[in-house]
Amino acid sequence: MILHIDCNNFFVSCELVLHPELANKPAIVANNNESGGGIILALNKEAKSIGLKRGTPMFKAKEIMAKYSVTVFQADHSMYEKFSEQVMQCVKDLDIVLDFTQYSIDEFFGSLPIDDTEELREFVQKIKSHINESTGITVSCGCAQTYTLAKMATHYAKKYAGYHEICILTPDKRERALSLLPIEDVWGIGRKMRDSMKFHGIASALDFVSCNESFVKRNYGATGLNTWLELHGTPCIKLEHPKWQQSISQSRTFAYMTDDINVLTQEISNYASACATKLRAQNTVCKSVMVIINTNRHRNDLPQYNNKAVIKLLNPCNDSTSIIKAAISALNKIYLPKFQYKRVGVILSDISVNDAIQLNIFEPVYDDKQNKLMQAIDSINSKFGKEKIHLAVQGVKKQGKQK
DNA sequence: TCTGGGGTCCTAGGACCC
DNA sequence: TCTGGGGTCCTAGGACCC
Repeated sequence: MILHIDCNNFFVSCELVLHPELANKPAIVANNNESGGGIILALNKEAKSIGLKRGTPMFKAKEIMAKYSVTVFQADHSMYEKFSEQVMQCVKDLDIVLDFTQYSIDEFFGSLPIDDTEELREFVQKIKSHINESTGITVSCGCAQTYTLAKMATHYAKKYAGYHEICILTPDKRERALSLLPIEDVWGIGRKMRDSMKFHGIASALDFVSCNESFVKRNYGATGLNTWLELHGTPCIKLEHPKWQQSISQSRTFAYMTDDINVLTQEISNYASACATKLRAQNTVCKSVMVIINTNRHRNDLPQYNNKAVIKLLNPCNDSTSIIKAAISALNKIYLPKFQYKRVGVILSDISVNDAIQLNIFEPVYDDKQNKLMQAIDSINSKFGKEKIHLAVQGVKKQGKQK
């Protein structure tokens, strides 16, 4: 059986492990974009019960948060990563789960070679308790024949208190479980497919499973067919991650708007530098550097402009200098002075492992000095904090508020 | 005051070749 | 320069995920 583990209200749970005195009081985690104008990323059940929802902009939630004295944490992703690693490790230490894999920061899959339902339940309970004792995090667990069905089981484990956060979905219960699940709650069915399915009269997961295979393939492609097969109990999703990330990006929505090319250049340089650091950390190089720029999409009264440009590097590389240079030149290709920009970003792609570089014979090989310099910078920054050393174009300090 | 950020995979269509 | 089919590769954008 496939086992799916989902950490409950993960970001908030991590915060509350560190602040036990706030347990049982409403708390949320919000992303921080300087202005305090972000959105709600995670909530505990007390915060949900007073009507707050994930994705709500902070300014819309202010009143209700003040009324109920909701604690607001600023998202600290590196701290959540550490909790995630702890969960991963403590399950591995138990040595019960096969192929235990991290799917996202708060979700894991594995398999348990156990057929007896009661025995299975005992093992899952043991894993769940062990995670809670080792990390302070509570999790919900689902077991079924495929990844998609296991996700569905976890959905029920969370939804119905009677399950006590563990749902073992045996084949004999599959049909009933499918019939009670709205199609949009199926893993792999997003907005677009949902709308198309509603149009075709498909309302539940069971309705979808009852469609014939060629209809599914024709209308919903390979992805839709995979989901259909998985819901039938036929495993076909693969989870293996590539050895390294295929794209690395950083982007920010500013608290302000700006048309100042110098500000944008500085921001872009910082993002490019951060991306290059990540690129080096996984011992890879990239060939494409893309820059995106956006105006404020919520301001219908202002002219809108969204664009992007890609610079192809002649030689794949990972040194900050070249990547920043490429990013700036991409920015200059698309920057138009008459717009107010709200968000910019850098995306590195065409990533490959560092020792398989195909050098362009017409370009001088970037020299070893550059490599050594980058290594020195990474090493100092990792010891003394991010961006203690940086290149001049990144600017001396973070851009403050602009009009 | 004013709505996030970081990923992966699939596919249609264009470029190019024979 | 046009005719034309078929194959492969590449890429941009769509859709989905947490």
